[in-house]
Amino acid sequence: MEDTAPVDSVARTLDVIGDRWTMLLLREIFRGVRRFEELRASLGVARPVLSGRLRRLVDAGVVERVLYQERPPRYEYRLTPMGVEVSPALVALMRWGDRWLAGGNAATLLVHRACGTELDQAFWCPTCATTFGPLAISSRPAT
Amino acid sequence: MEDTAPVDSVARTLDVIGDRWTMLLLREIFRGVRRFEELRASLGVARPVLSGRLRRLVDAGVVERVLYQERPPRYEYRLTPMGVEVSPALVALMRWGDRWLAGGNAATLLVHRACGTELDQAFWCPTCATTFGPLAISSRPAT
DNA sequence: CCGCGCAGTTCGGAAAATGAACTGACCCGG
DNA sequence: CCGGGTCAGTTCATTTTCCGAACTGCGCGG
Repeated sequence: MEDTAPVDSVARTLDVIGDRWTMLLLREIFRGVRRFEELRASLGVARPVLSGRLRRLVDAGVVERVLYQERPPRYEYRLTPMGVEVSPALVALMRWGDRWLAGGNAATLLVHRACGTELDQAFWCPTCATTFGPLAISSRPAT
Repeated sequence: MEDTAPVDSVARTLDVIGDRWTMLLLREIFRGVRRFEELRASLGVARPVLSGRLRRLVDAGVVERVLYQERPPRYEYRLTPMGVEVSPALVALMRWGDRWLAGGNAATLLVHRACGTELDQAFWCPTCATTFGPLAISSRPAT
């Protein structure tokens, strides 16, 4: 007993965040929508679905439920650091949709906060100090 | 009639590739598993599900169905360029799982083909010529 | 005290996933 | 030429899951 995972990381990830509503939900929280009723309205999702998805995300530690008002108790949902790091996946999905399903027309631009330039998402080789695309990837089982 | 998309790219993307089996299926094809029976066995998925997912991916243009043997006709499934470009999303999911669900233990390493170095996935600013993480992203509606 | 807003839960019907069995074309051994 | 095996699916019946409409609970404002 030691290292945690014989099983596959993609499958485990999908068990936590791998469904349509969960992904959209996370994207919405990224945008700053945090409250139950706002989330429901902006996604058009059924309440029980939203409720269930939020619970799972909270249990998994991806979002946290924060009291923003006592009496009556009202909660909002915020991304934990674990949640914030879902963004590369969300960005990848968005860019793929922009390129292949929207004919290259992005509805939302993502920019580097520091300078306002539109950002790129890429693979980066620390040795070569270059970026590269999917075709230059190779894989190898871990030791 | 003009630009294609009032709707959201993430949602459209999820309609095409946003479910568990579809994602796992694409990952498997990336690994080089291409035939129906191999895919079924390596994922443990029920035949009708596999059959349905493959059909949708073919219809969407993400994979293509290629005859690899006549008599009896036998087909295999290959990624189109559109399919190859799903990899950033898959990589993002895998890395997130490695980091947050497997305690940092990756089962598979992804490396830069040219030099064998383990790759990083990052956001890249063409102006600043630097890589950066999720916290340095900002968003803006397209013009 | 009546209506409203918010954050959910309960409940019945519709849609999906599942495993087992079947089809159909072909190859091979006896 | 007959039986068994492979591969790529389809059909079918059953269970599981998802979803939407309606309801609850709590406090506020008038």
